[in-house]
Amino acid sequence: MPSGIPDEAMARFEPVVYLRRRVPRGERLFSTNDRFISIYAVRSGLFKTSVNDAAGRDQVTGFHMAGDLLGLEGFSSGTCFCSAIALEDSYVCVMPVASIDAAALLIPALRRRIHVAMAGEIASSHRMQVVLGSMSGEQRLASFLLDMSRRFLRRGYSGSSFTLRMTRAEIGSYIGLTLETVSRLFSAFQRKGMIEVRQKQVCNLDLARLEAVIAGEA
Amino acid sequence: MPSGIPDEAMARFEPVVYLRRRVPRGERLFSTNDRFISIYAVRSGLFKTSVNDAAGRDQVTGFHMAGDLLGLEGFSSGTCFCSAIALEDSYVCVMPVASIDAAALLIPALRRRIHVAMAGEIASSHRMQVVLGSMSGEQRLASFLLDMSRRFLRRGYSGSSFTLRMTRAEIGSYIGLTLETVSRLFSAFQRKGMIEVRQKQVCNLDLARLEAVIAGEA
DNA sequence: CGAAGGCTTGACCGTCGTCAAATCGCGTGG
DNA sequence: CCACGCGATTTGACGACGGTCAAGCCTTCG
Repeated sequence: MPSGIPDEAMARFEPVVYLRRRVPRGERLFSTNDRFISIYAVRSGLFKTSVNDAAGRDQVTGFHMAGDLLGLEGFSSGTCFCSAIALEDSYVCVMPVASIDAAALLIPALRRRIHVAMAGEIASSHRMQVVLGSMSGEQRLASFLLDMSRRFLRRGYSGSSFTLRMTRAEIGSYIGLTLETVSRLFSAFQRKGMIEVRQKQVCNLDLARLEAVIAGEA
Repeated sequence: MPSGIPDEAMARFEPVVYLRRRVPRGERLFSTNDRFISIYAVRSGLFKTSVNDAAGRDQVTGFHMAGDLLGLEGFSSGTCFCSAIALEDSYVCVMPVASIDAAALLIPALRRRIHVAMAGEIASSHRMQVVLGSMSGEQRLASFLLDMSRRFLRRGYSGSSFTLRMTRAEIGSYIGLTLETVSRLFSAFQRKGMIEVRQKQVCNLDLARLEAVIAGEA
C-alpha cells in the first residue's frame, strides 16, 4: 500500500492489513455475486476484473497491478458485481471491511486513501467510456499501450518495453474490439515502426507517435 | 437525499446540506479542472456529466436525476475531471467537502451513504463499459431506454412513458453512437412496435421485448 | 414570424466483426 | 529429452453495421 499514510498510522493499521494471501495464476480472488467481505490491495502480480451480464457477455473492466486496490465497488450493495482473476501468480493484502470501517474512523489518512482509490476508479472508468465511446480501433489500442506504459513507468519499470501478461482476447474485451482486430492492429503498428511486437513482448514503443494517433494526427 | 439516514443524524447534518442552489437549463454546475470544493445532491431536474479529452472529444458519461450525487470523482485529485450541465432548470444541494469530512466522522450513516454512492458510480460505469464494449447499436439503445425506465419508475413516474430531456446527440454520445444512428434506431423500434416516439416523447415501451433485444433474442 | 437548432431519412463507404485456416509456443507426459 | 497437443496468435476473405455527408422537415423560442 503505497505512499501517503504516515508510519504511526500505518503501524496501527498493521493488524488489519497483515492478512496476506497468495493467488496462483488463473485463480479467482472473488466472483460476481460473492458476498462483499473484504477489499484487497495487490502486492505483486496482475489481476483482471470482469463483469458478465445476463446474456453471458463477458467484459474485462480493468487490469490491476501492484499498489492497486480491488473490490471497492462492493461497498454499494454488499455484493461483488465483478470477478477478479489473477493473470500471473500474485499476492494480495486482504482487508476485511469490518476492520476497515473501524480503522478508517481512527486514521484520517486511511479514510482519504480509500476515497482517493474509489474516486480514481470512477475516473478511470470514465476515461474508458471515452475510449469505448468515441475512439477508432487504432486509437483504442494506442490508448491501452500508453496507459500500460505509464503504469509500468510509475512503478519503476521501462515505459517503452514490457511484456503484456494478458491475452489478445482480454485486451480486446477491455477496449471493445475482437482479438483478431487487436492482432491486426499490433501488426499494423509494427509495420509503421511505432512498436515491436513478438507475442506478449512489446518493445520500443514510440510514445510520441502513439499520442499522435490518439490525437487524430495520423 | 433519499432514505437510509435516520432523522436525528439528518438534523445534525442539516446545516451542512442546507446550502441550495438553482441551476438554470444549459448552465454548468461545475467544469473540468475546477477545484474540487463540493459535492452536490440533485434535488430536482436533470444533469449530464461529460468529459473531454485533449483531442477535443466530448463524451457524455452519465445523466443524473433527483436523488443522485454529483462530483464524487473529485475526491481523487482535488480537481473535477468532468463537467456537469443542467438539461432543464434544476436545484441542487451544495455540500462542501470540508464540512462533509467532519460530518461523516460523526454520522456513520452519512459515511455509508457516500461510500454507497461512490461504489454505485463505479458499478454503473462498469455497466456502461459492457454496453459500449460489447453491444450492438440496437442493444445499446435498448439498454439506455430500460435504464431510463427503471430510474423513472423508482422515482414514482411511469416506466413505460416518459419524455427524454436530452438530445439525440447526447444520447448518442452516452451510448457510443452518432445522432443519426440513434434516430434511425428509434424509428426502427417504432416500426417494430416496441415503442412510440414523437420527438422527445417516448410512450408505451415494450419492456419485455427490449430485454429480449439485449439478451440477443431478436 | 423568422431563424436556429433538433430530428429524420437517404445514399454511400469504411471499419471492424465473422468465419476459416495456418503457424507458433508452451506445458505435459511418454 | 523429445513429441505431442492445445491454446494463443496471425493472416486472409468477405460482409454487415454504423459513420459520414447531405438534404429537408419540424419545433421551439426570441
